[in-house]
Amino acid sequence: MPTLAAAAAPVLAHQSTLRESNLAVVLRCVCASPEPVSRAGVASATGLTRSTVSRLVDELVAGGLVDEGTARLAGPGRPATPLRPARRICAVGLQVNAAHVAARLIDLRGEVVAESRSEPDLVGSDPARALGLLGGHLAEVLPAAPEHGRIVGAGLALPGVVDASGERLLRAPNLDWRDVEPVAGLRGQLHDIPLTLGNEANLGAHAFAQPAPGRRGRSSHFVYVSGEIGIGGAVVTDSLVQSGLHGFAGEIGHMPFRPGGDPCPCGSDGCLERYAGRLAMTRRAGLPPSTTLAELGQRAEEGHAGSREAIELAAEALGVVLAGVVNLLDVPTIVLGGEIGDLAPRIAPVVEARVRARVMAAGWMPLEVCQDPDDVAGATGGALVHLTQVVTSPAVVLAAGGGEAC
Amino acid sequence: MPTLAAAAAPVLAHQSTLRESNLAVVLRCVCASPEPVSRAGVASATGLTRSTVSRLVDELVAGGLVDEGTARLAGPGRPATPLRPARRICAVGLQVNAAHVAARLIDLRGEVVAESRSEPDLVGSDPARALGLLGGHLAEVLPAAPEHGRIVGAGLALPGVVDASGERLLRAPNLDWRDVEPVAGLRGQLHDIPLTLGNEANLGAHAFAQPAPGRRGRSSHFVYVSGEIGIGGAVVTDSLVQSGLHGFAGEIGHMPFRPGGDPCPCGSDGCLERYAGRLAMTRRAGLPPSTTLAELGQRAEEGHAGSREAIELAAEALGVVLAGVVNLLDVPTIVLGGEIGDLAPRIAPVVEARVRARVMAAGWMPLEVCQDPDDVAGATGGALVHLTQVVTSPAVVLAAGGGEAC
DNA sequence: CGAGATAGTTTTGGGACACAACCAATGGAG
DNA sequence: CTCCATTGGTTGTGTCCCAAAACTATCTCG
Repeated sequence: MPTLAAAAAPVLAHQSTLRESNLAVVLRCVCASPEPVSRAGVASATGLTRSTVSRLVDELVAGGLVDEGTARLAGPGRPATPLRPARRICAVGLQVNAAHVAARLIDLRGEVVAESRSEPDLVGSDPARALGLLGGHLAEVLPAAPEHGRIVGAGLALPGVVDASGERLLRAPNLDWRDVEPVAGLRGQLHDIPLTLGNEANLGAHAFAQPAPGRRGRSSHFVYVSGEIGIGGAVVTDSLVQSGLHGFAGEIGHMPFRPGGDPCPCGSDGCLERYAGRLAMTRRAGLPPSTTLAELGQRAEEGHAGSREAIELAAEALGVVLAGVVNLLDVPTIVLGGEIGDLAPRIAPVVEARVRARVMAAGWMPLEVCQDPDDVAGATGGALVHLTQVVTSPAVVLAAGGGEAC
Repeated sequence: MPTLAAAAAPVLAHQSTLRESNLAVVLRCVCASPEPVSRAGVASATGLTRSTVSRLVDELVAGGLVDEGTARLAGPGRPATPLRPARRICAVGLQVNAAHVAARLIDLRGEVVAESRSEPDLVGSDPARALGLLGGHLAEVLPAAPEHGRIVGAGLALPGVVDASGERLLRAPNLDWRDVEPVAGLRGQLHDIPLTLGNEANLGAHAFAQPAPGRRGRSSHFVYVSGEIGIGGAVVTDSLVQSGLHGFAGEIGHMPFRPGGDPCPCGSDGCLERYAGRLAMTRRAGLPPSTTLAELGQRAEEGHAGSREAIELAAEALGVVLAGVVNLLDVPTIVLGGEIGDLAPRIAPVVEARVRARVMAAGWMPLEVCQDPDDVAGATGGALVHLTQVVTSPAVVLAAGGGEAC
């Protein structure tokens, strides 16, 4: 059946492409399963023959991408050797935003091997100072890498616009940074580990879409709202983050809620961020700007009228804007992440009701508003992007000699 | 360099997959070029060897998907035999909306072989009557298929929500249709040609993204606005229409412009359509609802104050809403299609200025508002979807025996 | 303890592409 | 007009990769 989506451009295929593709199929199958699987299990899951799977798995084991367990999987018939993603393959996730600095080491199983973080106030900070802090956390985390391990990359999540090459931060309004290239500042700790930059919300969304390398999350089509001081966002379709032609996609905080309303530093007015961003909400509630959204929720709980009104207006604004997004993109799930996730138990039902009332196809589709519990989702996503890359193109890692120690 | 987009799931590959993939590569190369190409040209463009290309081309020629010309391509060295997409492969594009009924026959070169159309008023019409009209146009167009030709499919564009299977129209507010299955009504004319349904704006956007099968249009990332009585839309990223999880994506007409404003039959209020849809504009201008947008533009030209105001408000609304879309998705191009395209010369500069003023990354990205000149773009897209499918999976057509006459 | 079942390996075969040598046909230099 | 350089296209050989089937290994169940 012809569909609009079936038109992706094919790529030239050699025979080696075939092997690379099937290596990826096998590795993904191993990674996708939460339980260890056998060679035969991979074969029946993928449709490849047992002999082919065996050869590909041997190659992955030799390259250090897959671990063969010693215990056997019981059951009738010959017991199977369990296969799991290798622990020795790791990636680093880094995050700097106005309130967090964090470093995480995550392995190919998607497990957090080590973590180091702090909560300084970095509004209007000097990039060098922040990167110094980050370097400290990084240095704490790196030694946790397994012996003979290999760190395939590092991903740094930043609350701003990153250029397409993934090397330069163009602008981060809430940090008041412009044109920062963090690679240089971190080279000392990173040695030869490649560092890529990404927008915090985009990376958080990636982590929610694929909570472990090669594994699908609970939703494949969603819009992710990352609320901190401002509001970022990301659109995920078919488990892939839509980052746009230049990588600038996701500025949901600057979609219009009340055009002609509150002026916004972005140059526009009535932006969502002016109603549902932390700064706007605390100001409306009559609380100091350093108040966290969790505290704001607490105050509302206690009956503080200003806080209640601020939260109600924020939920209204989110509902209106997100309904527009759902109408435009047919995404049945809305994920609240970052600090605004802390308000989710309070506002999710309201947002959901508002959205449902304004969505054309609400009668034919499910709708759900949920929370991303990871409070450094950007860092998690930064590591997972590199690990997902390994699952997608295992041949690259194999060729690079998976045996290098770190 | 790891990117967010690189995570697409690989598919099991046999050796036959390899051949199918390379067949598609070769056919796409032939189709993508506006000029005839030689086997050697395909080889150098794709990276395949001349021998491999030769074998694949022979197969495509034998299957009737590619024509070998008799004239020779001049130049130094041995003259080449020119290759072109076969004329005998065709698809039918159909369209029904409130003001148009049309049928088009398009061949694998993307050329319109035959067309038949009428402009009845179908607001609140009986589906059977409209489908009867459509059947008439279809019957006029089918005999134009080349001798021994093969019609690979038919695509019907409708101004409403189509279910995921592409067989049922769930709701078309402007026609006042619900739960219509046009396949049955057209089976008489269609014989065994498979019919798929699609949203008019989605199909129009597809035609703009890929004006001929396998050929890329002037823009790969854009938002398409199809303005008729109401307003539909579509989002295209990387030359692919984003149709959403259930195929409902693109309801840009019901994104919020002034939440709390004009109530909309969709159940919401302040929707874009209430300010930039034809019905809303004519009412505001104080003209009869049957006034076309071209006429409205004419009246404004002549100094009619109501028309001017209506157009200004529509441009304002489009600017605000589209700026939000650009912020969300980082699409540098906005395409005005359908009837609202007739107003493009008048409103495009205003819309562009409004958008530019509200887009965060406007300083780092180009922005352009342009017009889709095709006034039955939905029909064109309906046919192109099927033809694009042939380019993407030529093996399917070859296996089905391309030799069947129609 | 043996039969059945399941896991994994080895062997053989076929399909597809790369490579290289070869044939074909034209334009241009002399 | 002849010859040669140049490019287009074909043919034959080798290599890579997967499928199919036969074979071995090891456990569970009766």
